[in-house]
Amino acid sequence: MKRDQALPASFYRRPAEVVAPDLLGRHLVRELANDRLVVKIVETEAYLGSKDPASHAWKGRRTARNEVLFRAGGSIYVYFVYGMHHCCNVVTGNDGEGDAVLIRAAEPIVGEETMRRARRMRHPARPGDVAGGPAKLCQALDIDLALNGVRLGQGGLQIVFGEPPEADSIVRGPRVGVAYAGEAAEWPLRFAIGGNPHVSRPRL
DNA sequence: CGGAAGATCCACT
DNA sequence: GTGGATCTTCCGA
Repeated sequence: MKRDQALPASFYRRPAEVVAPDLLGRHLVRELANDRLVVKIVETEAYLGSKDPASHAWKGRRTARNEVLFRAGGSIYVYFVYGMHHCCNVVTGNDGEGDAVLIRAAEPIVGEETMRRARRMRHPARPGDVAGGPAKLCQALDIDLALNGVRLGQGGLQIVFGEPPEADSIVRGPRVGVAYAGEAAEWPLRFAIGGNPHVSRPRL
């Protein structure tokens, strides 16, 4: 079925603000040793590379941590924050630009039991407790720094066609947690599927 | 070489 | 609604 076909490399070679809404509804497939997990992406944020004060690629500054960001689209950029959490991005655009899309939230489709176990929760109080946040998603899907720099389709991570939503059901607003970025904090680069209960807070 | 801050989450009030 | 956990990364001195 088309919905299980990998997105082509050309999909990622576009600006982050174009790829971010287009990733909504896509299925993220995680192959583990003993499990195959599938989630539907319901929330993303675009980071506009060297011209974005909120991006790790701001001013084109390269460090050991963000090197992967400057590749051409199609790689995974994972980083570690707050001493205990990971966040997962898809690198987009062309070589040297630094564009990326942060995967903020997803809805479990296959393997929710395994995800709950990875999250150490028996009964999620609410749907979004499983993968409804960037760090929750990484914990649920066992994504950590070992996947940094891996290309989609390798390392047990792939994104397939999935079930993209109607354009008019997509909502957008300011990004989360980037108050330090001045005017850029208000750029409406956060995208979500309107009304989906797995979208993180604050609700759009 | 030190210190400050971070694309977060959870428990508690 | 607030604060604590916990540690890597980066920049300035």
